[in-house]
Amino acid sequence: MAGSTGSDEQAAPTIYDVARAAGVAASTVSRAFARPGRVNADTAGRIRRIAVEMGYRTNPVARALLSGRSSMIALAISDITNPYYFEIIRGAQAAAMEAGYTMLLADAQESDRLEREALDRAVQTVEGIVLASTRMSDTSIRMTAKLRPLIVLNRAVAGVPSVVTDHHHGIRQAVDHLHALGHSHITYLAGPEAAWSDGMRWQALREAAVELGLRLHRLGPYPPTVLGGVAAADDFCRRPTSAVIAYNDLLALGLLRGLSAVGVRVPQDVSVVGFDNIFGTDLVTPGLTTLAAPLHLLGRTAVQGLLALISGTQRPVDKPVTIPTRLVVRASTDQRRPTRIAAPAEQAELSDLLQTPSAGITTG
Amino acid sequence: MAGSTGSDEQAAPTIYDVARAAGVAASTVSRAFARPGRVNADTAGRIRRIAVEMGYRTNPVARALLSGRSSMIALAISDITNPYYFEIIRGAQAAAMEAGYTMLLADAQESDRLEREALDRAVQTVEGIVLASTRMSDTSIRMTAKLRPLIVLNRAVAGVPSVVTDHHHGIRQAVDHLHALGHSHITYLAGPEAAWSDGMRWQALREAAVELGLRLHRLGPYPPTVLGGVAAADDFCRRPTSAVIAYNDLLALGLLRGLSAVGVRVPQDVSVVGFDNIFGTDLVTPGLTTLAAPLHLLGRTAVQGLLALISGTQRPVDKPVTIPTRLVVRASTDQRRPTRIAAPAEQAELSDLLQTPSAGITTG
DNA sequence: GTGAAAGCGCTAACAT
DNA sequence: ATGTTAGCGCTTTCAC
Repeated sequence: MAGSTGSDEQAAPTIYDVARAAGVAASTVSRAFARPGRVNADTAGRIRRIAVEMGYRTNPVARALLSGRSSMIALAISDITNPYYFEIIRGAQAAAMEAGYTMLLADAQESDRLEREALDRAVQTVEGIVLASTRMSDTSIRMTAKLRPLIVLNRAVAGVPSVVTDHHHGIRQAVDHLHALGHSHITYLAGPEAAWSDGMRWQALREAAVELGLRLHRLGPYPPTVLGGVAAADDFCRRPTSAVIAYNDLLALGLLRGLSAVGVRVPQDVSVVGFDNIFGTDLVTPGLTTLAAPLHLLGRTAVQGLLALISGTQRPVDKPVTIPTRLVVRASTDQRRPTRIAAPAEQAELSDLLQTPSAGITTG
Repeated sequence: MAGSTGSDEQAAPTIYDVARAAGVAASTVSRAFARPGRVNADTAGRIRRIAVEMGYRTNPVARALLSGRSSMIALAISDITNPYYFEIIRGAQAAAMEAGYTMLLADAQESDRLEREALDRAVQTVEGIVLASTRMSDTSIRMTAKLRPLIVLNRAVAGVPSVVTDHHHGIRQAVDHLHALGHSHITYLAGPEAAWSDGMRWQALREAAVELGLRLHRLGPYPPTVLGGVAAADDFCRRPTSAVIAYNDLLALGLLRGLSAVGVRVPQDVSVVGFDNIFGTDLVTPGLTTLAAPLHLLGRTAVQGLLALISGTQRPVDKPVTIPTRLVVRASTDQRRPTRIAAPAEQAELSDLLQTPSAGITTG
């Protein structure tokens, strides 16, 4: 329809256009939107009506230049292809929208460099930042926190406000569950050493093991992916125990898959517990017993905290905000029975898996 | 360390600070970054060095105000909790970053209103928009396209450039596959009526059925979720066929689950084909046969097209760019055998599923 | 309660 | 090749 030359864009009306149409000064129009109380009610009404008629929208860029209020926050994520982030992103986005903020998403693709790069670019534009499972160093994080209000998710960094899940209590629930089922020897499949939560989980696990008199065994670290779990299955079969706790669900799902490939039955031969209750844990056979974190709440809490920081409502607090977890019991855990696991044979399986959609998915 | 009053932020150096330090005019500094060729090499080098020393970064907001170049694009998604978008987002983000662009993510949460709201807010800031599986009307889309360069994903809108997967060929592959396995009667589980791709798939299905002399049956529409698939299982059992093609993988996964709950075996009793090859389709038992779209490429193509539009390198083309699909054959499809499906009994199952992480996941 | 004017940091004209 | 000037659209003094 618009038979113009190239990229045909409509010139948006400015505040001056509205002011002229309403017969007032631009400053009055500005006030009518920002501080309606300080403008004559009639005038304000008229201005707003005219503004709507003209399709006027205040230019956020111009606003941001002077006031610094860009109404944008950034959410940086270590890897967007991890289902773990679904609800976190959504919770964050919901909280942001409710407050009239737009969310900028930076997927680090597991790369420290990309994460910094994306952040560098965004820092000056956004009013605040949420770092979810970041791979950056504590130092980098603190430096960024100096530039903008910042909240870290799933990690405690001294001097930077953070939101974390209650690893300690969560692990305890998982161990109690396995203990109650008669398991006395547990293997932990470790995640990336750089992951703060891996350290937390392992530590909590050791404490729980001591208290309950359980034997503990650690395998890994593995990449926190389905493929990592498949690899872990091999290792595990060489030193089997009756129960396994995996760093996260992706790893646990891979383990289930790897065990099934070599004929080890879950839960008859091994009980498996994961972390996070991500998409798919209820679809596989057997369903995965896992520690569910209220991910939506996690994202929401982080953003709300950030907005409070931005508005100055709240001063940065060093102590992490802790979100509780709950154990979701499914079919992958059961009573301990005499272990009978053969050595791995069909290694060929692995190469097949490389082509599948879940293989490359990773976690932070 | 910084014992200041409230939210302590460092004042970033401006272009004037750099200019003063370098003993040149601000415009020269600007040129040194934007058009190095038009500045004496020595001067440019000195300026850059000083800028780095001072930690100067050009303020993107100020730049955007004058030039309109915010270096940001928006990606609007109908529902971020759908694994379908994983790789799309990632491909899009990768393409954006390579070009020096930051990506703003708008999750519509299945809501037309939220989508428009988020877009309204972002339109003025971003240089262009990718609409993935949008729920907006053609009219809304065209209006937005008037404001900014825009590309639609998974939908053809007259007058707006788009990128779509080759439904026609894809469906044909799926039907050929089932046909070759001896299936002569296929049920299609329909997705949301608002979804453009649902219409496309159904149409392609009908054409293929006619050509191959197959009988076709349509059930639905269902919400394109795991839960929708569970519901579909009930309906399907009342009018069973030997093969099913679902609108998408989420629906197919739910179907597998629902069928398993009532004791219908896949693929012995029914063969099931999904769409998209999302995360998890290779983890369930049986693995889901599905039409894989190169999702990463889809996202990448859309953004690259958008950037070409923005830079003016390319004029908007009405004809959709088509991306090919390929059939991934897994265990959910097999030779046709005499159907023997009992009426549904255990309806109770459904309420259980409502609590699970995969239940609420939806698609666009 | 309203208007006038200055300026956020940058870049695009124009001038030299 | 570099400097000077003006102004993007808005908000925020400061007058009235």
